[in-house]
Amino acid sequence: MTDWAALLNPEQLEAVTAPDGPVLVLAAAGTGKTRTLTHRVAWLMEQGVDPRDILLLTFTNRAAREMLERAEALVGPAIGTLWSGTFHHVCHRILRQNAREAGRTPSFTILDRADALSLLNRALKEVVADTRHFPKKEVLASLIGKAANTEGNLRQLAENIAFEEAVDPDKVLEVAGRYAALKEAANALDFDDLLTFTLRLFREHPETLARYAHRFRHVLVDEYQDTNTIQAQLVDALASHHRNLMAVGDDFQCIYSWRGADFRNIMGFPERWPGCRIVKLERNYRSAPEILAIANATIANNPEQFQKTLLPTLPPAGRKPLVAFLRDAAEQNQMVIRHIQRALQSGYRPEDIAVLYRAHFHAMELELDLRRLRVPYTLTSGQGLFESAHVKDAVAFLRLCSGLADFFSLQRVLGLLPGVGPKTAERIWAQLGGTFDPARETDRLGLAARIPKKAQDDWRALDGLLARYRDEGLAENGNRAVTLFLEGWYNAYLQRTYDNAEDRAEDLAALAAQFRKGQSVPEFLNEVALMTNLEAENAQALADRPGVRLSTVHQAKGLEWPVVIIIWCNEDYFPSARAIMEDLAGEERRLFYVALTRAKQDLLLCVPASRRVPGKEGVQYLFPSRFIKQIPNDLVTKRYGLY
DNA sequence: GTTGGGAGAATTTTT
DNA sequence: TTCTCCCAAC
Repeated sequence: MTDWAALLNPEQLEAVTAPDGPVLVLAAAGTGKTRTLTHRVAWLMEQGVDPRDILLLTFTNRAAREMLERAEALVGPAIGTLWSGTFHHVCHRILRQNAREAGRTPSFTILDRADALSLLNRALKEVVADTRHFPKKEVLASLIGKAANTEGNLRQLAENIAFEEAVDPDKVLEVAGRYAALKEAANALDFDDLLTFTLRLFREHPETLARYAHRFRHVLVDEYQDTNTIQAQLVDALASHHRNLMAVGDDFQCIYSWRGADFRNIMGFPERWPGCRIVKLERNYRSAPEILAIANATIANNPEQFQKTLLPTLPPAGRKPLVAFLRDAAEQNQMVIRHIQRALQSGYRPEDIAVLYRAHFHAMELELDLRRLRVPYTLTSGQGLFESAHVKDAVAFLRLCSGLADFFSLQRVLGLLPGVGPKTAERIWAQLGGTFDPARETDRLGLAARIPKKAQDDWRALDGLLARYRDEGLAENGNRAVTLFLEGWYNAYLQRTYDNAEDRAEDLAALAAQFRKGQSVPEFLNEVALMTNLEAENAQALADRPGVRLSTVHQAKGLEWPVVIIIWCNEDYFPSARAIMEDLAGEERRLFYVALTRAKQDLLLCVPASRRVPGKEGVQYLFPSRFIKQIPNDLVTKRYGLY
């Protein structure tokens, strides 16, 4: 028997060993949230619960993986049979098992953001004659997505938005309807559909829901504050039979409301689950008291939150967080670099240091200077590996190879050929009868016969690769399949098309490395749309890439560093201009709070006074962020100019 | 129908 | 600065 009391503090212990029934764990930043969840899994297993009957839901791929790794360290390989993953992953899995009831065939495709946008654009052009006087596809997408994620009324949302020109809400509805029809015709689902279709499946087929609800004796949810209406209902449904639900979250850290997340879900939990046990984790094991003090002061300005206070457990660091007022971006960069160098001199490693910012492009200037001065750094860019054109090309080709071709992948591959564009691809797909499987000789001959003359040579090469894929059994060797595509044809295409062909070829090598041991190509293809750039950085790769970490605050959630530097603490930057316009300062403050609480010992906040606007004359003058001004004077050290 | 050039816009956060 | 859209020439 494990001595749980020796491993955990009293509140953690209470949560971990809670008896059956609903439990809400309010876990402030750095209070051992992940530790509590993973120990809960281990404790349940020690009580004799089969891991196959446990469902563990997270929001990001990284959190899912970390959770699994840490639980495995506790209980060993038996953990492999636990159901765990992001909401999207788990819904995806359920939908594959019940595709027909949900209104698709089992081989349905998941549209990533770009595919979804282009399909929506098509719907838009079909419905609206003059698209110049109509919201653009991105705006429509966010409108439709918001309606889906909040179960909101699209018509009302469209009416409420103050467009410069009058927009007919009926037209918006019509576009949305057309978009849904196109997805159905293509046997495809977008990200939001994964959630909404699963919920609808549960509602329309109670017997299907019952199968899962009976199976999952325990449901555990991480980051509950970030659930949207749909996700909260999915959780409620899945836990409805055994009523063993543990939701862990921190309303202070709800930073995804643009995706429909509503921290009121966590506030409403006790009403939806009457008699639930509530455990508060407030003892912080991460940050020095000086850092917790400004975090507490910052969040106190959000009146609508559950007030709770981070209690320090670490000894004082001996210095307050530093706020540096700088002249401009150049001086800010100098400050950052000097601070990094000082930290390195006092014994920190580059990996102990992170620079955080609100939006990816805020890091551009700093990146140049770091490179120039040869300070090692790693940056997770906004453009994900799986969103880049060349990686999508390779993935599309793998779809053709493995008989999982859909319209999108065929169009993508054919579009690479000279003289073939969207229309030709569409025509060929129709002539093939909306299916293509290279295992059937007739399909391959039929496709080859329809390729225009100009593209025949290229197609012969690709067709040869299709044959080799089959003959060499590459369905079980995705790594080799990608390499073959690159070397057999695509590299030549890259070189005649792009000036950065080498970089792109390297990305394909990275793609090839993504195949896990024993993972077949079809398995990989099923989930590839749900992978993100962070997925590309598995824990090992991250540890192997040393250097100062540059990251957005969103991507830094759940992580920690001894030294944290936050740049561009200015109005219109942090909080962002858009958030101010849309009156989302509360959310931005929570985001700022997340940024502050990443720091363990040393925190630097940079406030430049101006910025050169790229491409324009002169400078833009900046005001210090309201979040800086609201910090009580005695909690920070202020400095004007460089060290 | 495709492709390339050129002008123009824009640039949050994630599954 | 990089992507995106639009238009005109093959």
